[in-house]
Amino acid sequence: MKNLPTNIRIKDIARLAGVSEGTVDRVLHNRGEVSKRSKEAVSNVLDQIDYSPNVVAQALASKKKYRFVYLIPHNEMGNYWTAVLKGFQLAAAEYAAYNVSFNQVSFNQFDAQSYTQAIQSILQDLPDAAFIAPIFRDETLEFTRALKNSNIPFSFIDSKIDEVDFLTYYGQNSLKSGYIAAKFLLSDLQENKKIFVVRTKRNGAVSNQTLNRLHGFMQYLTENKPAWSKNIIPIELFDDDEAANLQILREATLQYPDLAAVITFNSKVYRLASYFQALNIPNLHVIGYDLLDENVRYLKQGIIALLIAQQPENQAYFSARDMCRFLIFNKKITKVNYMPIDILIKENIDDYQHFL
Amino acid sequence: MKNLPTNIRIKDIARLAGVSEGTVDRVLHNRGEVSKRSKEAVSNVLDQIDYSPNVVAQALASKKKYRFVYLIPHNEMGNYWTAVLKGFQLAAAEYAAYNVSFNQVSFNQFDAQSYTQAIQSILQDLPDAAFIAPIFRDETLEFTRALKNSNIPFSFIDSKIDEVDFLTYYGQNSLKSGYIAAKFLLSDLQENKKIFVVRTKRNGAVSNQTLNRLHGFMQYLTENKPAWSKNIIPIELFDDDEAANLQILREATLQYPDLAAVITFNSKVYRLASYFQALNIPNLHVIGYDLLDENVRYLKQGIIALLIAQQPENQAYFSARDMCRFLIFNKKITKVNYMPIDILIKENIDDYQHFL
DNA sequence: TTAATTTCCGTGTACGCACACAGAAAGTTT
DNA sequence: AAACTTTCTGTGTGCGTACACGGAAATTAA
Repeated sequence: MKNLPTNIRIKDIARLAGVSEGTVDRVLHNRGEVSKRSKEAVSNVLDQIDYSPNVVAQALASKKKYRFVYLIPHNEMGNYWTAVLKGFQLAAAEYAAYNVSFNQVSFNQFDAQSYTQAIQSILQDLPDAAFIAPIFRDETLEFTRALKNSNIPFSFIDSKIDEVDFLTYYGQNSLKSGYIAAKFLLSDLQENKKIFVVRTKRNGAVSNQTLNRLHGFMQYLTENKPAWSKNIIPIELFDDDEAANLQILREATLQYPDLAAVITFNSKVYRLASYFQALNIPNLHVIGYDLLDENVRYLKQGIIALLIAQQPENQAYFSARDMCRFLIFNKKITKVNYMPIDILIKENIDDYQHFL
Repeated sequence: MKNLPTNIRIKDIARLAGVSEGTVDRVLHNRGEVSKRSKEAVSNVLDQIDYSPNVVAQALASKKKYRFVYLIPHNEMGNYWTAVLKGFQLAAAEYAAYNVSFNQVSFNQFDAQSYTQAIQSILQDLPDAAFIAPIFRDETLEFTRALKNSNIPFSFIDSKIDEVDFLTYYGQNSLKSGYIAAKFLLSDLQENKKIFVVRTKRNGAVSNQTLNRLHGFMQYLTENKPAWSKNIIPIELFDDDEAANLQILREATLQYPDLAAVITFNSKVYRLASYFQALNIPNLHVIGYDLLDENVRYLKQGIIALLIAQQPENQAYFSARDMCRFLIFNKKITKVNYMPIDILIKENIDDYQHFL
């Protein structure tokens, strides 16, 4: 592991190659106007030494401004996307010195048309890079095609579409996270106890993420505890009718007095928690996703037993950081990055931070 | 959230205050030779606008070289400290452009004298900052006193000593991590099954970290499952006698045929795993700490059931990063940073990375 | 009032790189 | 061989800050 001081400058290369700094610069940036003779002289030197430009000086000298845009669902106070937003803001602060500016464009995640509109506004004023939460598949395909045509790099966060050539993806392996949820849920449960699997529909749409988690959950079940399948009770709730939901659950708990656990595969477990707090069922394990403030509150109270987290701030931050490393610093980056599947319980929630 | 372009330069302040750039510079850096009149003029402008220096230009102009040194135990191939080392190396690459160079000083973690020696060598050639894994308490106290005298900031990693004024600490809450280990271990265990708690002594020394984890473990037990206490079987192994260890465990397993779980509180679970692989006990839960390659291998094989991790690379990296933010960028930083208590099982180990 | 100090302040240069521009060298046409 | 192109290359300037230096202004001494 060489710790070479990297104090080789363009000036040094010029001297070694017997040409001027300007010529070295032209060779380095491949912008022609160099005789074959000079080019070879410089190349030879470059082959022998290990030159890496001083990024600080580069940033200072370069007038190039980078405009990044991130396309995410509206971040209503405290929902999942608030965390994503925060990650981007942190990256913005970090890379402001490198002439990078960030712009948010958001949409209604339950309305494809608002997504299309958001895309249009981005295409109107082409940025230098884009970060996309590809909630709507077909629209995203079209969008990325347009970006491709304009040679604009883009990254996916949260979920991805494999068919297109994105720069990076940060997100969780949803199937596996459902699988793990099942493992933890079933590990300390007595057999023959009932499990509610709660789904909430809105505009008839269920997100891919949510669906995959459910599949992972069921996969664990069939692979490891096939006998338990009969104990899984699917429950459907409304997105916007608290009273009706409470009634549905009240009836269900009466029908299944041997209820031991409840799981939902989206981030709104706190609503379940509030229902069950009202219904007051002892020793009930409520499990869900993501560290919304409300969820964490119920976790600490012991009403939610376990949360699976995926570091949304870091997804956004790393995504932005990698784009900078790619565009500005010419570094190699990893394309697909699965976030750790973090298991949070009352006892380790306090130490959970994202350290940005 | 203002996204102001921060394009206010010293030159602008000078113009607004009706003085020269040099004067503004003198005021900003508080280095005197400025009349009261001028100083006030500049201060007034500074109060009204929101100036933050261009860190890139600062780094380029500043000839100040920062020499950082990190003091950690020898990183024998693949042990815990290899990961810490890696974190520092990544930080070194990241901050090389800011004239920061890193130097490693290491010692034998089972030999206090080697620690003292290492300290001496550091004090001989004072660095600009130090990172310390304070394995030996008294020696560390003396060391930090010397650093304090020379106005050299330092940070702790892995463990900390509260009495001294360190800059940051990154590490795990060991007590709590033992507590959580107990919770997971006992959740899916049948009552009346035996649990081996394995300790390994070396030179008669047991690390604080390890001890605290054990305490946390026992705390959970007495708080939540007091009846289980009688099932805890303490086992003592040798640090360097594989054959004897195997024999001890062979006898113990014969004596306790209803053995269900084994836990150790240091990172060398892989040795336990290999013993029990040899002894071939079905349905045994082996639990331990840290993601050494060997540990991960056994985890994937299903021989180790659960590992508790603490992101040592990130501890080192963040520690170094914070020092830079403090010394170079004048940013606010958080003093005590507990690392998340990561729960790793076969199913989520593949997605576990540190993203640096 | 002038000379000698001391205090104060503006200008200039450097950091390493990007990029413009003028002018040298080489090649082409008459 | 002169005039004209085209190709090539060195120098110079700017990015925003740090810091040195020389000299102006203010203060004190003569």
